[in-house]
Amino acid sequence: MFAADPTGHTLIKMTSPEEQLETLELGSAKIFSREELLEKLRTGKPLRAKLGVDPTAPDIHLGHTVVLEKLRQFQVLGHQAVLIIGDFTATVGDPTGRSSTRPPLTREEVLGNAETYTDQAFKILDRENTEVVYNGEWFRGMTYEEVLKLNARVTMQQMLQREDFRNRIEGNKEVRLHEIQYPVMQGWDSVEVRADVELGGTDQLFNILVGRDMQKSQGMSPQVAMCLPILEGTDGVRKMSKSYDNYIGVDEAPAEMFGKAMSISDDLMDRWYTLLLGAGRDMQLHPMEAKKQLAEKLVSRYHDDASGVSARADFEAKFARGDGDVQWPEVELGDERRLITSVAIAYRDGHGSERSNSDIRRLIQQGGVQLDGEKFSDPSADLPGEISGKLLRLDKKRSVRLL
RNA sequence: GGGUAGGUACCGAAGCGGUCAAACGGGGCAGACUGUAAAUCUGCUGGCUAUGCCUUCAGAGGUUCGAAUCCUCUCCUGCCCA
Repeated sequence: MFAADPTGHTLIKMTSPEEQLETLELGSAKIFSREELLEKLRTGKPLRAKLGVDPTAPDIHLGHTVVLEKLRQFQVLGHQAVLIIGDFTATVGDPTGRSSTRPPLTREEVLGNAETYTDQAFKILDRENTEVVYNGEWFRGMTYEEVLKLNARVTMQQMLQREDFRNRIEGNKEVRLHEIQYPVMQGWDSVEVRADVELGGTDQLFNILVGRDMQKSQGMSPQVAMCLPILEGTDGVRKMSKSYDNYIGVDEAPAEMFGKAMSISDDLMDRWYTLLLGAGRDMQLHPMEAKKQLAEKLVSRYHDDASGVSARADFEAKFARGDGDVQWPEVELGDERRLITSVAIAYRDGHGSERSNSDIRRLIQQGGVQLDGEKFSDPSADLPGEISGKLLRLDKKRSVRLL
């Protein structure tokens, strides 16, 4: 794809429109239209490249980075990145691809999310050269009359052409009126920020096209729609999303990030190589080695090179060699020796995970819990008196060093 | 507004007076196998001071020895009609 510019200041000098187009096209799934984009580039003026994000969840994950990296590319080429924080639209919820209505978010949640969101976005974007706007700025003060005017620009038929709504209607599921407002609002955002290009996933094509209509009706030159491929999540099937719990957040700890990346399937690995690294994988390498390299690169990108290297070393020590010289979290049990309670403490203090006793009981019965390699099977058992320094294995991926 | 079908665990969906913490499928978790991969196989999947107890089948009441199942009211949704 392209190298992230670590300093964030040395903007590359404007290259020719044709060269720029070539760079920008790389990795895009759909551009509507290429000719219009070239035309806009030829004006020589920096383009305003819009990306709207709804802070519905506090984390940016690798799926978002595909688009963010593209926006970054616009910056590198000297264009103006416009990041719209959908503080208002988030309270409505993008219905794209949804099979049910999104649960509403409160304004507080949205604003809280927005804060961590931008922080994470600037791991990729150049903060100095990004225009950040909140769409509540223009939506909050709108009158009903203005809203109606906007609505008059979109037809019911257009909405019904959307697969997600159609599916819901055919499946006798509800579609609420506020949901069909979403594309209208997103479209209006484009008018407000005078976007020349709007970026988004391929699933955003419809919403982006509404933006073109809105701009045309305001006498503006319509924005170019630039759609990027959707990244599949760790399950390899569904798109990466917080709600499917198949994501890797850019803010996640190196070890987590590395571990999650290692758990993906080989097929998915190819996809990630293409979409995240912008290059195919070396088929000469053993798949596992290729995956380790992918994981290491991702950690390096969102943390630093040293973290990438050590995440890999740590991973290899933990799982490949399986030996004891790994730095598992240390846990102090005090006088506690009851097995279930001890495991609960180990999960909580060592891995920040709350488990119910019933849950732990199951783990024990299924042989997940071991002390220095010895399995427990009786949940009512006790740990031996002397446990100091012993390794308590909780499940395949987690252990804890007892103090 | 009228008619009608519904609201069950993370999701989909059975159950229609006791044997229901609730079939089945998906998802998730664990175990085996591995490359902490995939695929496959096996088990688990409300909570607890645990051979029993507690809270759950939209909500509130009621009938009954006993209710997810019957009755009343309320809230919510689909479909048809207006």
